[in-house]
Amino acid sequence: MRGLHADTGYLLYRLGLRSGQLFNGFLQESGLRLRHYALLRFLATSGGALQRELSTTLGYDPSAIVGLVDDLEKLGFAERRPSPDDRRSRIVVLTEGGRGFLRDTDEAGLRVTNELLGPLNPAERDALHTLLLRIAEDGLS
Amino acid sequence: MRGLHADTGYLLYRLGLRSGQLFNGFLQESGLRLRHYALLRFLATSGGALQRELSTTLGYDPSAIVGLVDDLEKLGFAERRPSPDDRRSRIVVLTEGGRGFLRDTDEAGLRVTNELLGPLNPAERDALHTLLLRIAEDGLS
DNA sequence: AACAACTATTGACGTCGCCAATTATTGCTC
DNA sequence: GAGCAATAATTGGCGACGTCAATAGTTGTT
Repeated sequence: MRGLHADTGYLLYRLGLRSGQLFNGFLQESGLRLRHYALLRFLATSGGALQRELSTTLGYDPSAIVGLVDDLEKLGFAERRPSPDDRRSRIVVLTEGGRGFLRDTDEAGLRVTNELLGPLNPAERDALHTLLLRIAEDGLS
Repeated sequence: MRGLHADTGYLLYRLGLRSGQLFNGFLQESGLRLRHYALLRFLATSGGALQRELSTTLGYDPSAIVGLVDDLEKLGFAERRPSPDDRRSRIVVLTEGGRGFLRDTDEAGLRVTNELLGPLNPAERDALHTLLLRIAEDGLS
Protein backbone atom coordinates (compact mmCIF):
# COMPACT_ATOMS: atom_id res chain seq x y z
CA MET A 1 0.00 0.00 0.00
CA ARG A 2 1.37 3.38 -0.97
CA GLY A 3 2.32 5.65 1.90
CA LEU A 4 0.88 9.01 2.78
CA HIS A 5 3.54 11.07 1.10
CA ALA A 6 4.11 8.67 -1.76
CA ASP A 7 1.96 10.84 -3.97
CA THR A 8 3.44 13.97 -5.47
CA GLY A 9 0.02 15.52 -5.93
CA TYR A 10 -0.80 15.22 -2.27
CA LEU A 11 2.61 16.56 -1.32
CA LEU A 12 2.03 19.58 -3.51
CA TYR A 13 -1.32 20.15 -1.88
CA ARG A 14 0.13 20.07 1.60
CA LEU A 15 3.14 22.22 0.81
CA GLY A 16 0.91 24.72 -0.96
CA LEU A 17 -1.12 25.07 2.19
CA ARG A 18 2.01 25.56 4.24
CA SER A 19 3.37 28.12 1.82
CA GLY A 20 0.16 30.11 1.90
CA GLN A 21 0.17 30.10 5.68
CA LEU A 22 3.74 31.40 5.84
CA PHE A 23 3.01 34.19 3.38
CA ASN A 24 -0.16 35.23 5.11
CA GLY A 25 1.68 35.27 8.41
CA PHE A 26 4.26 37.70 7.16
CA LEU A 27 1.62 39.89 5.52
CA GLN A 28 -0.57 39.92 8.60
CA GLU A 29 0.84 43.11 10.08
CA SER A 30 0.15 45.05 6.89
CA GLY A 31 -3.51 44.05 6.84
CA LEU A 32 -3.16 42.35 3.46
CA ARG A 33 -3.23 38.71 2.48
CA LEU A 34 -1.43 36.63 -0.08
CA ARG A 35 -4.02 37.38 -2.73
CA HIS A 36 -3.51 41.12 -2.40
CA TYR A 37 0.23 40.69 -2.59
CA ALA A 38 0.02 38.59 -5.74
CA LEU A 39 -2.25 41.17 -7.33
CA LEU A 40 0.13 44.03 -6.45
CA ARG A 41 3.09 42.13 -7.81
CA PHE A 42 1.31 41.43 -11.06
CA LEU A 43 0.33 45.07 -11.41
CA ALA A 44 3.95 46.02 -10.92
CA THR A 45 5.05 43.83 -13.80
CA SER A 46 2.20 44.71 -16.14
CA GLY A 47 1.84 48.41 -15.44
CA GLY A 48 -1.93 48.09 -15.30
CA ALA A 49 -4.60 45.55 -16.08
CA LEU A 50 -8.31 45.08 -16.58
CA GLN A 51 -9.99 43.24 -13.76
CA ARG A 52 -10.84 40.51 -16.20
CA GLU A 53 -7.14 40.07 -16.95
CA LEU A 54 -6.38 39.93 -13.25
CA SER A 55 -8.98 37.23 -12.85
CA THR A 56 -7.62 34.96 -15.58
CA THR A 57 -3.96 35.59 -14.82
CA LEU A 58 -4.13 35.17 -11.07
CA GLY A 59 -6.74 32.44 -11.25
CA TYR A 60 -9.16 34.15 -8.90
CA ASP A 61 -12.85 34.44 -9.56
CA PRO A 62 -13.92 37.82 -11.00
CA SER A 63 -16.02 38.40 -7.90
CA ALA A 64 -12.93 37.94 -5.74
CA ILE A 65 -11.02 40.55 -7.73
CA VAL A 66 -13.63 43.16 -6.85
CA GLY A 67 -13.00 42.85 -3.14
CA LEU A 68 -9.25 42.71 -3.52
CA VAL A 69 -9.13 45.89 -5.59
CA ASP A 70 -11.51 47.54 -3.14
CA ASP A 71 -9.12 46.78 -0.29
CA LEU A 72 -6.08 48.00 -2.22
CA GLU A 73 -7.88 51.21 -3.16
CA LYS A 74 -8.75 51.88 0.48
CA LEU A 75 -5.08 51.52 1.39
CA GLY A 76 -4.04 53.75 -1.50
CA PHE A 77 -1.97 51.00 -3.13
CA ALA A 78 -3.93 50.84 -6.37
CA GLU A 79 -6.73 52.63 -8.16
CA ARG A 80 -9.33 52.02 -10.84
CA ARG A 81 -9.27 54.14 -13.95
CA PRO A 82 -11.85 54.19 -16.72
CA SER A 83 -10.85 52.35 -19.84
CA PRO A 84 -10.84 54.63 -22.89
CA ASP A 85 -11.88 51.91 -25.37
CA ASP A 86 -14.52 50.11 -23.34
CA ARG A 87 -16.65 51.78 -20.75
CA ARG A 88 -17.53 48.43 -19.18
CA SER A 89 -13.95 47.85 -18.11
CA ARG A 90 -11.82 49.46 -15.46
CA ILE A 91 -8.07 49.59 -15.61
CA VAL A 92 -6.40 48.85 -12.29
CA VAL A 93 -3.05 50.56 -11.83
CA LEU A 94 -0.47 50.61 -9.09
CA THR A 95 -0.11 53.89 -7.20
CA GLU A 96 3.10 55.33 -5.80
CA GLY A 97 2.01 54.03 -2.39
CA GLY A 98 1.64 50.54 -3.79
CA ARG A 99 5.09 50.68 -5.35
CA GLY A 100 6.54 51.78 -2.03
CA PHE A 101 4.81 48.94 -0.23
CA LEU A 102 6.28 46.42 -2.65
CA ARG A 103 9.75 47.90 -2.17
CA ASP A 104 9.41 47.70 1.60
CA THR A 105 8.14 44.14 1.70
CA ASP A 106 10.18 42.61 -1.07
CA GLU A 107 12.94 41.53 1.25
CA ALA A 108 10.49 40.05 3.75
CA GLY A 109 8.91 37.99 1.00
CA LEU A 110 12.27 36.52 0.14
CA ARG A 111 12.78 35.63 3.78
CA VAL A 112 9.55 33.66 3.78
CA THR A 113 10.62 31.71 0.73
CA ASN A 114 13.95 31.06 2.38
CA GLU A 115 12.24 29.64 5.42
CA LEU A 116 10.05 27.45 3.27
CA LEU A 117 12.90 26.08 1.21
CA GLY A 118 15.17 25.78 4.21
CA PRO A 119 16.74 22.37 3.61
CA LEU A 120 17.52 23.00 -0.06
CA ASN A 121 20.74 24.48 -1.39
CA PRO A 122 20.65 27.13 -4.13
CA ALA A 123 21.05 24.67 -7.00
CA GLU A 124 18.24 22.52 -5.67
CA ARG A 125 16.03 25.55 -5.26
CA ASP A 126 16.64 26.46 -8.85
CA ALA A 127 15.82 22.95 -9.96
CA LEU A 128 12.62 22.92 -7.94
CA HIS A 129 11.56 26.29 -9.28
CA THR A 130 12.14 25.19 -12.85
CA LEU A 131 10.14 22.01 -12.40
CA LEU A 132 7.25 23.83 -10.75
CA LEU A 133 7.25 26.43 -13.48
CA ARG A 134 6.95 23.74 -16.12
CA ILE A 135 3.92 22.30 -14.38
CA ALA A 136 2.41 25.71 -13.81
CA GLU A 137 2.62 26.68 -17.44
CA ASP A 138 0.69 23.58 -18.38
CA GLY A 139 -2.91 24.52 -17.79
CA LEU A 140 -2.33 27.23 -15.24
CA SER A 141 -2.29 30.95 -15.88
CA MET B 1 10.66 44.12 -10.20
CA ARG B 2 10.25 40.40 -9.67
CA GLY B 3 7.57 38.75 -11.73
CA LEU B 4 4.48 36.95 -10.54
CA HIS B 5 5.90 33.47 -10.76
CA ALA B 6 9.39 34.45 -9.78
CA ASP B 7 8.70 33.26 -6.28
CA THR B 8 8.85 29.56 -5.51
CA GLY B 9 6.62 29.99 -2.48
CA TYR B 10 3.84 31.53 -4.49
CA LEU B 11 4.21 28.87 -7.16
CA LEU B 12 3.85 26.18 -4.55
CA TYR B 13 0.75 27.86 -3.20
CA ARG B 14 -0.89 28.01 -6.61
CA LEU B 15 0.05 24.48 -7.62
CA GLY B 16 -1.15 23.20 -4.28
CA LEU B 17 -4.54 24.70 -4.96
CA ARG B 18 -4.63 23.15 -8.39
CA SER B 19 -3.62 19.78 -7.07
CA GLY B 20 -6.32 19.86 -4.43
CA GLN B 21 -8.93 20.76 -7.02
CA LEU B 22 -7.92 17.89 -9.27
CA PHE B 23 -8.06 15.40 -6.42
CA ASN B 24 -11.38 16.62 -5.18
CA GLY B 25 -12.76 16.43 -8.67
CA PHE B 26 -11.89 12.77 -9.02
CA LEU B 27 -13.23 12.00 -5.54
CA GLN B 28 -16.47 13.84 -6.12
CA GLU B 29 -18.45 10.85 -7.32
CA SER B 30 -17.61 8.89 -4.21
CA GLY B 31 -18.89 11.61 -1.91
CA LEU B 32 -15.51 11.99 -0.26
CA ARG B 33 -12.94 14.77 -0.43
CA LEU B 34 -9.19 14.91 -0.42
CA ARG B 35 -9.04 15.04 3.36
CA HIS B 36 -10.96 11.79 3.68
CA TYR B 37 -8.73 10.13 1.14
CA ALA B 38 -5.57 11.22 2.94
CA LEU B 39 -6.96 9.91 6.19
CA LEU B 40 -7.85 6.56 4.66
CA ARG B 41 -4.45 6.22 3.08
CA PHE B 42 -2.73 6.95 6.37
CA LEU B 43 -4.87 4.41 8.16
CA ALA B 44 -3.90 1.85 5.55
CA THR B 45 -0.22 2.40 6.23
CA SER B 46 -0.48 2.61 10.01
CA GLY B 47 -3.10 -0.04 10.64
CA GLY B 48 -4.92 2.20 13.09
CA ALA B 49 -4.37 5.50 14.84
CA LEU B 50 -5.63 7.70 17.63
CA GLN B 51 -7.47 10.75 16.41
CA ARG B 52 -4.78 12.85 18.00
CA GLU B 53 -2.18 11.10 15.85
CA LEU B 54 -4.28 11.70 12.77
CA SER B 55 -4.46 15.37 13.64
CA THR B 56 -0.71 15.87 14.00
CA THR B 57 0.25 13.62 11.12
CA LEU B 58 -2.21 14.96 8.58
CA GLY B 59 -1.97 18.52 9.83
CA TYR B 60 -5.70 18.94 10.32
CA ASP B 61 -7.24 20.46 13.39
CA PRO B 62 -8.54 17.90 15.92
CA SER B 63 -12.03 19.25 15.40
CA ALA B 64 -11.73 18.56 11.69
CA ILE B 65 -10.76 14.95 12.36
CA VAL B 66 -14.02 14.38 14.20
CA GLY B 67 -16.11 15.20 11.15
CA LEU B 68 -13.90 13.25 8.79
CA VAL B 69 -14.07 10.11 10.88
CA ASP B 70 -17.82 10.60 11.26
CA ASP B 71 -18.17 10.63 7.48
CA LEU B 72 -15.99 7.59 7.02
CA GLU B 73 -17.90 5.69 9.67
CA LYS B 74 -21.20 6.47 7.95
CA LEU B 75 -19.80 5.03 4.72
CA GLY B 76 -18.46 2.00 6.53
CA PHE B 77 -14.87 2.74 5.54
CA ALA B 78 -13.52 3.13 9.06
CA GLU B 79 -14.62 2.73 12.64
CA ARG B 80 -13.75 3.95 16.10
CA ARG B 81 -12.69 1.45 18.68
CA PRO B 82 -12.09 2.12 22.35
CA SER B 83 -8.46 2.30 23.34
CA PRO B 84 -7.60 -0.32 25.94
CA ASP B 85 -4.99 1.81 27.71
CA ASP B 86 -6.73 5.17 27.71
CA ARG B 87 -10.45 5.62 27.81
CA ARG B 88 -10.13 9.17 26.53
CA SER B 89 -8.81 8.01 23.21
CA ARG B 90 -10.45 6.23 20.33
CA ILE B 91 -8.55 4.11 17.88
CA VAL B 92 -9.62 4.63 14.29
CA VAL B 93 -9.16 1.59 12.10
CA LEU B 94 -9.79 0.84 8.46
CA THR B 95 -12.63 -1.57 7.73
CA GLU B 96 -12.74 -4.08 4.92
CA GLY B 97 -14.96 -1.65 3.01
CA GLY B 98 -12.35 1.06 3.38
CA ARG B 99 -9.63 -1.23 2.12
CA GLY B 100 -11.77 -2.09 -0.87
CA PHE B 101 -12.39 1.56 -1.61
CA LEU B 102 -8.67 2.27 -1.59
CA ARG B 103 -8.03 -0.64 -3.94
CA ASP B 104 -10.70 0.61 -6.32
CA THR B 105 -9.54 4.20 -6.38
CA ASP B 106 -5.80 3.73 -6.24
CA GLU B 107 -5.43 3.70 -9.98
CA ALA B 108 -7.61 6.78 -10.38
CA GLY B 109 -5.43 8.65 -7.90
CA LEU B 110 -2.39 7.87 -9.98
CA ARG B 111 -4.18 9.21 -13.05
CA VAL B 112 -4.75 12.52 -11.30
CA THR B 113 -1.10 12.82 -10.43
CA ASN B 114 -0.22 11.97 -14.00
CA GLU B 115 -2.43 14.75 -15.25
CA LEU B 116 -0.91 17.19 -12.81
CA LEU B 117 2.66 16.31 -13.69
CA GLY B 118 1.89 16.10 -17.38
CA PRO B 119 4.88 17.90 -18.88
CA LEU B 120 7.46 16.09 -16.74
CA ASN B 121 9.24 12.88 -17.69
CA PRO B 122 9.69 10.10 -15.11
CA ALA B 123 13.15 11.21 -14.02
CA GLU B 124 11.94 14.76 -13.51
CA ARG B 125 8.97 13.54 -11.54
CA ASP B 126 11.28 11.61 -9.29
CA ALA B 127 13.47 14.65 -8.80
CA LEU B 128 10.48 16.83 -8.00
CA HIS B 129 9.11 14.32 -5.54
CA THR B 130 12.43 14.06 -3.77
CA LEU B 131 12.78 17.81 -3.45
CA LEU B 132 9.24 18.24 -2.15
CA LEU B 133 9.77 15.45 0.33
CA ARG B 134 12.85 17.18 1.70
CA ILE B 135 10.88 20.36 2.25
CA ALA B 136 7.95 18.51 3.72
CA GLU B 137 10.07 16.74 6.28
CA ASP B 138 11.37 20.06 7.51
CA GLY B 139 8.66 21.34 9.82
CA LEU B 140 5.77 19.45 8.31
CA SER B 141 4.27 16.25 9.61
C1' DA C 1 -7.40 14.30 47.22
C1' DA C 2 -6.51 18.06 44.31
C1' DC C 3 -4.90 19.76 40.30
C1' DA C 4 -2.62 20.12 35.81
C1' DA C 5 -2.50 17.91 31.31
C1' DC C 6 -4.64 15.55 27.65
C1' DT C 7 -8.54 13.45 24.27
C1' DA C 8 -12.41 14.01 21.74
C1' DT C 9 -16.08 16.92 20.71
C1' DT C 10 -18.99 21.04 19.73
C1' DG C 11 -19.56 25.57 18.21
C1' DA C 12 -18.23 29.99 16.26
C1' DC C 13 -15.81 33.16 12.98
C1' DG C 14 -13.54 34.71 8.85
C1' DT C 15 -11.59 33.33 4.38
C1' DC C 16 -11.90 30.99 0.24
C1' DG C 17 -13.51 28.82 -4.25
C1' DC C 18 -17.53 28.45 -6.92
C1' DC C 19 -21.77 29.57 -9.02
C1' DA C 20 -26.04 32.41 -10.21
C1' DA C 21 -28.03 36.76 -11.14
C1' DT C 22 -27.85 41.73 -12.33
C1' DT C 23 -26.46 46.03 -14.62
C1' DA C 24 -24.11 48.48 -18.02
C1' DT C 25 -21.95 48.27 -22.31
C1' DT C 26 -20.28 46.37 -26.64
C1' DG C 27 -20.34 43.71 -30.94
C1' DC C 28 -22.77 40.92 -34.13
C1' DT C 29 -26.32 40.09 -37.42
C1' DC C 30 -30.17 40.40 -40.08
C1' DG D 1 -30.14 50.49 -37.25
C1' DA D 2 -32.88 47.45 -34.28
C1' DG D 3 -32.61 43.43 -31.81
C1' DC D 4 -29.90 40.20 -29.57
C1' DA D 5 -25.97 37.47 -27.91
C1' DA D 6 -21.68 38.25 -25.47
C1' DT D 7 -18.81 40.59 -22.16
C1' DA D 8 -17.09 43.43 -17.73
C1' DA D 9 -17.84 44.46 -13.22
C1' DT D 10 -20.53 43.76 -9.33
C1' DT D 11 -23.46 41.62 -5.61
C1' DG D 12 -25.02 37.79 -3.02
C1' DG D 13 -25.26 32.98 -1.56
C1' DC D 14 -23.38 28.26 -0.49
C1' DG D 15 -20.32 24.82 1.07
C1' DA D 16 -15.64 23.76 2.44
C1' DC D 17 -11.79 25.05 5.03
C1' DG D 18 -8.39 26.74 8.80
C1' DT D 19 -8.40 28.46 13.33
C1' DC D 20 -9.60 29.17 17.82
C1' DA D 21 -12.33 28.88 22.34
C1' DA D 22 -14.91 26.11 25.40
C1' DT D 23 -16.50 21.76 27.44
C1' DA D 24 -16.82 16.94 29.29
C1' DG D 25 -14.46 12.97 30.39
C1' DT D 26 -10.13 10.82 31.69
C1' DT D 27 -5.37 10.33 33.13
C1' DG D 28 -1.09 11.33 35.63
C1' DT D 29 1.20 13.79 39.16
C1' DT D 30 2.14 15.48 43.54
